[in-house]
Amino acid sequence: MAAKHNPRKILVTSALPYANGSIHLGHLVEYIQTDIWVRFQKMQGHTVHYVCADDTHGTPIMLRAEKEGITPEALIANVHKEHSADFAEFLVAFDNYYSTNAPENKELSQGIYNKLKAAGKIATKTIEQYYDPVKNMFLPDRFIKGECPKCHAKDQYGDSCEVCGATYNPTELINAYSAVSGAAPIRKETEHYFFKLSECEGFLKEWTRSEAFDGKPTLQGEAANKMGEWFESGLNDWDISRDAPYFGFEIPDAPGKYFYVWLDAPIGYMASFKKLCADSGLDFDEYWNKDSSTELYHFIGKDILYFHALFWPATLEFSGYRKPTKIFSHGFLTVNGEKMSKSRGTFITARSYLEHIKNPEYLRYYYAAKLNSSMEDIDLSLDDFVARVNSDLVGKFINIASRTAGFINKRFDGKLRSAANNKVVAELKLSANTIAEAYETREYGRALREIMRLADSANGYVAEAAPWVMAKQEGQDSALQQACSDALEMFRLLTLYLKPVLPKLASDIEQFLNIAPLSWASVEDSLADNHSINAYEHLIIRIDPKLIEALTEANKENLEATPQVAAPLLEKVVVKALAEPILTEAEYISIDDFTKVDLRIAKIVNAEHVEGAEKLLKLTLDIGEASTRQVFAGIKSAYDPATLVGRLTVMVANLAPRKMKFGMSDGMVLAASDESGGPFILSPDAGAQLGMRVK
RNA sequence: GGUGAUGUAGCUCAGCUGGUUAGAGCACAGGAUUCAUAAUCCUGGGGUCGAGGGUUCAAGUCCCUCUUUCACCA
Repeated sequence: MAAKHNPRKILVTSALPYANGSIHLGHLVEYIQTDIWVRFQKMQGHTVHYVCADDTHGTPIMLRAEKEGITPEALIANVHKEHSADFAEFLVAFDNYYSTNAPENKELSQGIYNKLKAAGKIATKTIEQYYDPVKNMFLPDRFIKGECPKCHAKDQYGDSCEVCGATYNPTELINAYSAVSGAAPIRKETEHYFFKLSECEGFLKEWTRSEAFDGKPTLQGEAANKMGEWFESGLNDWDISRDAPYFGFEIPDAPGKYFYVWLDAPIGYMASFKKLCADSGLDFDEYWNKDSSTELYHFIGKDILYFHALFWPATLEFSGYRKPTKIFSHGFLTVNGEKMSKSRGTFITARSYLEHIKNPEYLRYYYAAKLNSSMEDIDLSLDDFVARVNSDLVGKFINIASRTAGFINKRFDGKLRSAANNKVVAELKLSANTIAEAYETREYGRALREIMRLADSANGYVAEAAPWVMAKQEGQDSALQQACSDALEMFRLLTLYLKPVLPKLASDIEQFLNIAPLSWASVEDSLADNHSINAYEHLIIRIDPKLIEALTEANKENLEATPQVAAPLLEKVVVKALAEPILTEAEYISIDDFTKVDLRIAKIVNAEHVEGAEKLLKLTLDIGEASTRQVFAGIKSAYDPATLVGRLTVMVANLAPRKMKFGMSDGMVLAASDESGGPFILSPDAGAQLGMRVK
């Protein structure tokens, strides 16, 4: 591969995870893919820097912090700690994992803005936007809900309907309401700042079809096609400002205006690297100057191609920086062939995987076996995962050491003979370039297929040599020692090939083989005559399928804590109702009996755990009276208080107040339950206002 | 709705610019072996390559229509 430097100087990034949630198995596809590539390049002897950061700005972070009663800074600090731990345990080895809410990022973002402005690429325009009159803030589309204008599904977002798939403007929603306060939003004018993307079309058309220094396209073919589609519909200017209140960086010459999170997020790549430079003495400019001859690669998901292949290169171009060498986008993760789902227990967080399955390298191996250079989605088939890991890693790969090391240790005091003349060893070495090429081009599946083919050859060699036969024959000692040494040399080579994927296991094996850390150049080495290995101990254990069951079960329980999908629950209730007649005629009540019960729409303005109570949550409910009601509800088992705040439900308003151990309970919240699940609290349809009578 | 992808053995996937009887791993069946974490080796069964039409001497591979699943629509 023709590189401008030798060794090459490479800066690699993965997309910045949003600091609003936990890392899950879908995220990990990207970080594992990137980390394998980085480790491979480092093994090649290149100079590689891998940086990333939490993406910390925007309305959702601001609102979540508010809901949790902490500052956004405290929220993102907590999340940063959690994310860092998850990545470290999955052996994703960033050289720096930073935050977009950092001084370097503020400086770079404002600097880039100023340069874009000087280049005449910034414009202002007065636009009309939805505004929440209760909360006193402008509302992003995602925070406006209402009835779909096409299919009339309730509670749809402002940009598209999840039921019928229609897209529209928030203005078209029927009975729109703010997802923040529940109030009806009003239209309000505001001045916004725009990046004149429309003027960048010529540059972008050329760039998206350009080639990198190695003659390979900057974008994958599918990605370039996708760009073509966007060019056809024409590029609009990009709205890069948001009004206060907003958690982010203020625009230098525009008080009360903040950079839209997507402006400063990719700049976070630069900021993270800048911090790395300050800590390690690297030269930032060498990597980011307009004419830099270093390489810059962004690994991203296909969903954010738009930002990375249009906005980002244009931003860099017109603020005087270098552009990415290549952008590598990957597909999404499905589990068992379907979208990750909380109800099926396949929405699995990184933490939950670690708690149940423990070994992160199983997942790294499985993802690698599935990954290629395209944007296709990849499937985590849980049955296949167990079969593949157990068969490939334990049955084929580790088995080679497991079946031969015993002879070396017991019969030859751990001493080896040189494997220089073995034909299978030579065959293994011959594949080094093929495998390297596959890693380089992100065809990890191809690399692993080749490696497993070689592992099969190694096992075939052992079966043919039959050391256990020689062990029983007189005068076959040296042949026995030779055969086992040869097999262990094959094992060393396979370990080297697998090292980008399985760094921890490789390091354990290096210890067992008593050798220095393997690099790609170690292909040419071999275990020498009289080299001593250490005693063999099991290096990896098989995955017990029961662990997978426990994992999905555990993640199903999470669903009941935060119900999000109404349909299956509803179905359950209906089926139950039909199956079981509710009462006999003698037990009917009159309409008058019913109207005695004063049911009201209540807004949950606060929800919290009650110290010492196993089942109760303390709810503060607003039904439009002068003061709020305090109610204790036995729903702790199914709800996280944070997810309740802000939603509407139904309460019995005229139930006699009752003194409970933890205080007065002034009313009752309605919820459904039976032995199959629950409790599930009720929600009114959109449009219901707090205080309304239910009758 | 528009656009880009996608649909190959029971499962998970390879099949490059069209060219011999469509491949692998797992699973399954039979045999061998017992060094090894019920690991390994050999043999075998199993596919009208989403459907239909077309181009071609020749199509899983190119074109058209329909259809499945996924994503994006700033």
